[in-house]
Amino acid sequence: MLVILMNTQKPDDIANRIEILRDEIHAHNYRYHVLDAPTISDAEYDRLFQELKNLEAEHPEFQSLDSPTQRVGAAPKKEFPAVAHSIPMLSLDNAFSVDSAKDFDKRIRIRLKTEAFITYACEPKIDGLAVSLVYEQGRLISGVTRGDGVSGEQITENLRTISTIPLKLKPPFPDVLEVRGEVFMPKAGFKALNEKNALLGEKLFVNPRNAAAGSLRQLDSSITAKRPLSFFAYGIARMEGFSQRFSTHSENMQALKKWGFPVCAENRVVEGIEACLTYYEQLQAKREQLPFEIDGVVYKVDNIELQQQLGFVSRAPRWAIAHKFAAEEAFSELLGIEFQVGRTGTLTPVARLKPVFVGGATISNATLHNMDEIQRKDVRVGDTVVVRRAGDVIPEVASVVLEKRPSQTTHIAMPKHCPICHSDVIREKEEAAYRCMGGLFCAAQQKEAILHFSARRAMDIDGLGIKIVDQLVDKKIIQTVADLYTLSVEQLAGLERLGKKSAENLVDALAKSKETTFARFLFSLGIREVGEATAHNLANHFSDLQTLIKADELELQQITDIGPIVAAHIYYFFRQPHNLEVIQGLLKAGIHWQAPQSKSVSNSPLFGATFVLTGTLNALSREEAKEQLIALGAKISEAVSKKTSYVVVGDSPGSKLTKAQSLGVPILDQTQLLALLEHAKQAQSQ
DNA sequence: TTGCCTCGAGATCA
DNA sequence: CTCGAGGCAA
Repeated sequence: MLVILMNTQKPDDIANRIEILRDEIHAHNYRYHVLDAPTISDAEYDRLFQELKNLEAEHPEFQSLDSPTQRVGAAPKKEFPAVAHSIPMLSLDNAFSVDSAKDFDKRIRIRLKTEAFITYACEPKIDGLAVSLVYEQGRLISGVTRGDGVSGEQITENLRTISTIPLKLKPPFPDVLEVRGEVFMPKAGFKALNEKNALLGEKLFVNPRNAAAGSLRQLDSSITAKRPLSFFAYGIARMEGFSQRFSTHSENMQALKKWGFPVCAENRVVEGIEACLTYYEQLQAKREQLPFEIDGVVYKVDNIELQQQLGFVSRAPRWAIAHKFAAEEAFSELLGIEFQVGRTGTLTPVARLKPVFVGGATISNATLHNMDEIQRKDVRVGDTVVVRRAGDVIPEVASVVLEKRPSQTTHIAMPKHCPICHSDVIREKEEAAYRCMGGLFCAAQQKEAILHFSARRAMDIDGLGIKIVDQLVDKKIIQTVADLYTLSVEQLAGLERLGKKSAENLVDALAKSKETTFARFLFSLGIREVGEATAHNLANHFSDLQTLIKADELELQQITDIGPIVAAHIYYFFRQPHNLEVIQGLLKAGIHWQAPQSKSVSNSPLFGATFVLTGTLNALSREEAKEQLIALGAKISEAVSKKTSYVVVGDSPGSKLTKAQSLGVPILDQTQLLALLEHAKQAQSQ
């Protein structure tokens, strides 16, 4: 009946009906998923949903991305594009004890010069994945993972399928809103999912967090749609075009609620750190009963003006801290100790444990760091030990259960000779570390050096993993990184799990790697204390390799961030005949790089970057901005495209801003531009 | 450090 | 079907 009626309707009426249905379904979704208080039966809901689906199918011209029907997932993607966050996603400082939580409060009061109680917003720290959601004109247009904090992966399609994430905001809303929050899988959903998977004979997820992470990484969002994911908003990163301003974090959260976001019901606002600690106790007591997993609580200074006064320390705000619950612990047995030989020959003791499930993962290895650590804890092979996941992830042997010590235990001693190459093991004075003196004659060091050389950030040789390197070195086919370039398809194809095709790919990858940069090459050599940053500094300072090789320690120390120790390492490296031989071999194999062009410009971090300016600039004139950018090697372009590196936004920006946001191009305000210019000039002058 | 996903390719069996 | 590599998150 309904359908027949509709077919006779005019397009305007259909569009209206679709709009009404969408709004109604959005509202029911919100009441059901966020408020947990549905006002219609499931059957009625299904009927509305079906009607909308039918209408959309009959009239594809009215299809829209923010329709609730889109939650079922879109077509599989090839990959997730990388997108820069317009505001970095910072991490939180951790407090692992009541004392360090109190220190946090003390620091704040000293900085703010106040004796008064600080008002804190307290929230559970949900164990999930942080994401950033961008809304324009009230519509969800982008959702991005945290990534390294500066840029993450765009997973908008997957996030759309999460029923508690609003696709449309409830008015009145700001023109632009960027919301930060946590995606997680509720305990009940996790259990149900695993029960279903068990029945189907599919793989089980080990914990809710990993299940959530895995679900978001699906290229096919229709799979994500079937996973019981949920979301809590915990902050506003950006808000533009809104009449109201909020002065506290808790008001922000109220506003988020009004716009339709789920906000955790356990959030509280309290006075003073003691009240925070009480909140912590209370939450810990009901941790088991909570429908989702948490690993601590977060305290945030509620007043936004105070937050701004406090500012940031490197990658974390000074005004917030995560107070973690004590790490879960479990008993295990120390089966043995293995000494791992690193790239520089350092011997690290690693505990082999009877596998034990703790903190959401099965632990069978744990580093013991060094011999001092072993002695302090008096760990012996055969002991029963307490194992936990310290900090966030790294497993550690917390202590020994002396009462359970068997009569037969083996003391742990640093071997006198390298377990791999049998060279002498020597402790350098003033150092905790013991080193194998075998240098590059030690197979372990050879392997590590080769793996480092071929790593992505180094020479980027695809397809050369640990298993292949193991075979190549063990069979004495290669010893040094230079030997890599002598490998032939025939030699490689005989190896385990490496057929003709893989061998060809690897030889291709090797050939491709010959074209590189000076900085990459220097980093690849694996000189002690020379990481990516130092390699760049060296490459910028020295015009060619020969000059660097000849440089003495004093000259090396002239370079930024290179002191006497690093200078000595570099100097020593280039005095080893063996190292020079390897370098000769590499150059002979055809490794080459472009000599830096005009030095001052190519030094600039902005070299080759493309900028687009929009809106009125008042920090400096548009001409000045252009001039400075060009002087730093950047290009200015008029139109925003995928190739644009940054869009600089002044007052009352035009459509370029919207374009930039839809393409995920990083956006700078004037302050950020000034900071970037400053930074670039400094880097250039080095 | 572990767990997860994806891809390409090798191994295995029909 | 299984494995290795590579990327990502906490």
